[in-house]
Amino acid sequence: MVGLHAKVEKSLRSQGVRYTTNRRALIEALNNTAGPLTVEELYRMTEPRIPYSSIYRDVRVLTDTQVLTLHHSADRSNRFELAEWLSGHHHHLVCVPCMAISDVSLPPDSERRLARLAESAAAASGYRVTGHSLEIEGLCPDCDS
Amino acid sequence: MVGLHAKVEKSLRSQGVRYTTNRRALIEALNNTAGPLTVEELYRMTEPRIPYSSIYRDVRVLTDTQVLTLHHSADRSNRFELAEWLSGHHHHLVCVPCMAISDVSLPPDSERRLARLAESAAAASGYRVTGHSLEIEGLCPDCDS
DNA sequence: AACAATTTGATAATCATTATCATCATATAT
DNA sequence: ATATATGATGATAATGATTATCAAATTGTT
Repeated sequence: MVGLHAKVEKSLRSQGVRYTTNRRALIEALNNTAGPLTVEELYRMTEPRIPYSSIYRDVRVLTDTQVLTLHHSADRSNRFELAEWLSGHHHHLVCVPCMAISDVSLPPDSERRLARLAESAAAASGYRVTGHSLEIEGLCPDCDS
Repeated sequence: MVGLHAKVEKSLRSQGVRYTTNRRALIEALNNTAGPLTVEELYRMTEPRIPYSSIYRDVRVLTDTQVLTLHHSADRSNRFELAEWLSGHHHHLVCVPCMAISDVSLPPDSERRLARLAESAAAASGYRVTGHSLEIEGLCPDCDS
């Protein structure tokens, strides 16, 4: 069982990209959070502060190298998260009032059913399905009370 | 069975908003397309041309009044579509290479199963679920060949 | 240590989107 | 119908997020 940073480093090196302190800090911040983060949140969460220009460049590099994936949320903000091969397959729970997003995993049988369901829904259109992602909207306990 | 424009007009009027020629043209363009559209696509699809400043203002007004909903796609572009109460509940089929997005509906029993699945996935987190949306990724017949 | 390649941070440039405002169109009241 | 009020339009300017630039610093390699 290899650690996260080792996996990331190996992947980046194989692509001729260095795993620097800044990038490690960004990955660390994402790994400590149960949901995708905005550039601004990454800025606030890293210590010492990484300038915005560097964060923007790094999340782009990390996205281009498949270490991160970009996620667009309903408040028009871009958020980044660890790619599926690093964090495991999961879905999102979105709180509509407060816009918080948290990861949620389905039990294996539900996940299988969902995958089959996606397959058959796409069948008529002639698509070849490569993935799926479920977004569940609602109110978090805080907003619901 | 009341027409789309009549429904939209009634809703807008009740909110003190006028259903003008420009807005009607935007709704018409969206209704003639099986998927969400960008501002640029709306610009190209309407005749005579509506200036960007007006399109931006109108899609905002229409979104604020619940006639449209905003959708963020993986190419970082914002797309608009008719709200669910006008177009019916549906999901999205996204072609990863060419970024085309088309609507897809599930058969009623699949839809029920999906809704139940979303419910139970959220249960542990204490969320109150109000909706869900499935995005199916893949390759459209064109990109697959 | 010397060299090559990549990264960094400061800054400027770009792009999509939003705000402003004078003019125009539509609705309502007289 | 005409007057008046309200909302909409389109041209343009302003904003804000993101990306590009580039000299200096860092890291990896010989």
